Amino acid sequence: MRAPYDSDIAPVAALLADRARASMLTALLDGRPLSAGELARTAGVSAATASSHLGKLLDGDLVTVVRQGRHRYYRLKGAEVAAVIEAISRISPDVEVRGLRQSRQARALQEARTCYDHLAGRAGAALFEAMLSRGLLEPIDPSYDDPAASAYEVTDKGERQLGSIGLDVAALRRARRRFAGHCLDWTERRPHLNGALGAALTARMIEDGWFERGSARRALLVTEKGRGRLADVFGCVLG
Amino acid sequence: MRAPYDSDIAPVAALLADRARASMLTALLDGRPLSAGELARTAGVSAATASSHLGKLLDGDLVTVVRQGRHRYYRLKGAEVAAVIEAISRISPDVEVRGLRQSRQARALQEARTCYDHLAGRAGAALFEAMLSRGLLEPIDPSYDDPAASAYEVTDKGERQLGSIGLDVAALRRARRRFAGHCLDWTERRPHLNGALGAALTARMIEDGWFERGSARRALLVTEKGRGRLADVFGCVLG
DNA sequence: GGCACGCTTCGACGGCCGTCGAAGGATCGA
DNA sequence: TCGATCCTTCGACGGCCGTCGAAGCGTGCC
Repeated sequence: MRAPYDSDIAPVAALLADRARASMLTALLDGRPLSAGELARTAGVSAATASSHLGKLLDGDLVTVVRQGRHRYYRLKGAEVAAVIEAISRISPDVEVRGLRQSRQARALQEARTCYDHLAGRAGAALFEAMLSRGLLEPIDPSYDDPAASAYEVTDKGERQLGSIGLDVAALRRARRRFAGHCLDWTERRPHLNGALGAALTARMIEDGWFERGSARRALLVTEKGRGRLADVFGCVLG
Repeated sequence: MRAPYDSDIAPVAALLADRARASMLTALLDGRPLSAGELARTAGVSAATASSHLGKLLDGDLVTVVRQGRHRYYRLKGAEVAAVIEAISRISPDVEVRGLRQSRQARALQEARTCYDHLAGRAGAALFEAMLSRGLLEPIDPSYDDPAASAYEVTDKGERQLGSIGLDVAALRRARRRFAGHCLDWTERRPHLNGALGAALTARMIEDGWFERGSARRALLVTEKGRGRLADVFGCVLG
């Protein structure tokens, strides 16, 4: 019994039929947005080629894009797209068992990672929430519609607290870069701290041994010291 | 969270990325096997092109093939293949509403149709079963593994019964063609009568107005008369 | 303003693949 | 044995598409 109408599946299938595009889509499977450059590296092609591919995926409504500064972050368009990729994977030969290394890396990335130059992942979101609820940080314009417009201010209490770990907030205010805003963290669907403040705080924490750089590109690992200090200084408890 | 291993989905997707192959696979979605020629017509390509496509689908393990006489019947390899096609359909634009005409035809084909030159479909399977259970037909070699080797004999009772509707069974025995065997009917997953006997019986029933040829290629429609005669002569009741 | 960086557009190259007619093989019926 | 039917193989043609370097554009940082 055939359905009363058929779909033209060939054009969509053609988008999946290229190795480079297939790698990109597979990399996006977990829902985390990736920049065009990261996708190019994942697929092993030049930026020009990747751009062409991403344009086609956009036209085909398989991905969406969000501009954030100089970057463009791509995501799968929806669960139905992911379902297609998984269905095809089921009847495709496995290419290589990469062992536990990658899956452990993936889990680490969820826990903590850098987003451009500041802390993201579960730890980033938790720290941001803690700073707000402790009154170290105050929203000026917590616009969720346009994260680029968001703005925050450090309270007096916050300035003292941040000073205690070696951060010169006053100097950061004088920086040309936006002082403090938020990014939406797509894994967590929660915002994390951004801007000059976010970058400086992250750099300070790494410098001071709260986090260590992992083997994966953007991975960070919370140390025992970091876990304690985050709780003490910010009232931030990680799962 | 990414799976510990990935699949190479591009080659499979490439098989779906051609319009002709996509039509063929969609036509096979309901599980009914179709011959290479039927698939060529469905896709609107030449026999040569269709053969090339079917070879690729075979290599890619998306379909299986069964030889039956001069025909080669293709089927989807499994439910997982069907799942892929349906998943892609869900994110592909609908192409055209073909109205009720085609779906009514599909239903008619399920009810009764010709298989090469003899009766198939639900009616064919029902008739075959009735002839066996009434003792008009006797299995000599009811081999299900190899339908081509199957063989049946008409009993004395059967010969009288068939004679009563104008069939000369003795003459059919002298024909060079195989006397009686069975085909597996893929829609019904039940066998139906084959060979010289099957063809002659079918021709006689059409000639006598038990069935009428439908608009679709191989469709047959049971008439009221046919319904009554099938019950009277063979004890065969159609749903 | 100047530089660095990320991304896109352009143009050109190369290769893969869908298409068909003609010919060949297999099967069946007369 | 012969012709008809179904299907495959072969060879040739044509077009589409992935690829990259170079150049252009926008953004952010100093």
